[in-house]
Amino acid sequence: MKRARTTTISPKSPPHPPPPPTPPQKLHSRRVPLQWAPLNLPQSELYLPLTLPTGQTFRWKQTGPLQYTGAVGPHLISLKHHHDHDGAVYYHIHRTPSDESAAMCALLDFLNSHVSLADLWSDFSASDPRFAEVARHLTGARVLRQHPLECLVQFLCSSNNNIARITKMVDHVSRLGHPLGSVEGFDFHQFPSLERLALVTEQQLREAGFGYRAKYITGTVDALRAKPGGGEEWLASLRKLDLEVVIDSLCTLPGVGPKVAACVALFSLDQHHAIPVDTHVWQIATRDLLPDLAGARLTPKLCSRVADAFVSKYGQYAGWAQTLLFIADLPSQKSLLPSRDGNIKKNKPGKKKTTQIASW
DNA sequence: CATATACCTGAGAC
DNA sequence: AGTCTCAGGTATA
Repeated sequence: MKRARTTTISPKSPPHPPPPPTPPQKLHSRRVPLQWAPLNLPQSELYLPLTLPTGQTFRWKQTGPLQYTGAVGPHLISLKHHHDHDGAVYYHIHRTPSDESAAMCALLDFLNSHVSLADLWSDFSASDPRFAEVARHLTGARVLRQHPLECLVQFLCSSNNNIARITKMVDHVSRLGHPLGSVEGFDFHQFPSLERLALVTEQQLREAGFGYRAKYITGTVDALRAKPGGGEEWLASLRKLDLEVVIDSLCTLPGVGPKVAACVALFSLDQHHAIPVDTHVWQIATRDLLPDLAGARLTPKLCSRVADAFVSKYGQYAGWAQTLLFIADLPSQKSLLPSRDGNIKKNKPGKKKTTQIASW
């Protein structure tokens, strides 16, 4: 039978607790089917499995079929596709300190909802047949607009690391923030402020398994706190600056190199033409964009050449194009796509991915 | 500038 | 079981 899913707000409530005489949280009643409201975004403009679990954020959890839950600032929100209505996106606000419309507003901002994916992809497809082919199979992959500090810390954790451990580390840091409740067994927290982050020591992070990234986090937190006016404001101020300045500024922080800087710029600082060039994108680029460089090693200089090539080809929103091409190259997606030579993709024995990046 | 190497950890592949 | 390699990099020499 199909039942609407239920949620509990208090952390760690036993399976069937007798209802307390006076519930601590009266915001939501317990064990009531969630109320879902339409988000006014068709599946073609937002397809959750291609947007939330594909490496932009590690803080959203799958809490049901085509359903994901995460924090947007202080708001705890679930999103899901409706089986009917062409798979349109619906939302449920589990908890918000203000009101529904404020949460909704924050959510639309988080989703960059003012950007029309249809327009973008039509442009990309016009300038690149391969993009057109890929896009036909993978519609609705958006670039998010995350909170800068939250985005930065997540990608500090990502260096030379795998998805499973990154997620674990991000979960650990997140627990420093204000708890927002639990959904389907996952505990959610507001991302900790700079002040909260400053309470944890490098040694504590190392003991928690962060390895050498422990000092990246404490070092960056310290550097941000030293900024006049506060680090969060400093980060936010980067949104109005040019990409080169943004990248250079971010790279002054310990643990932030070109790749992490580009991720933060693209996924949180409105730098829609930032191109995070990692080993993966390097493969894509030398295959499709700069075949001459195939076989070369990725140096900082070549890194910016790749970025330039993407921008030349796709323009002001090149980062959005790059994001889709990146997703298309994920092992979890390749099986859904026709391969270049037209054959059905079978896993190559040579290079195995041990980490499943996303599965659905 | 380009190249090489260390850096933490833990999950797979031999 | 004990190695080895690799994972969406960065900081140094």
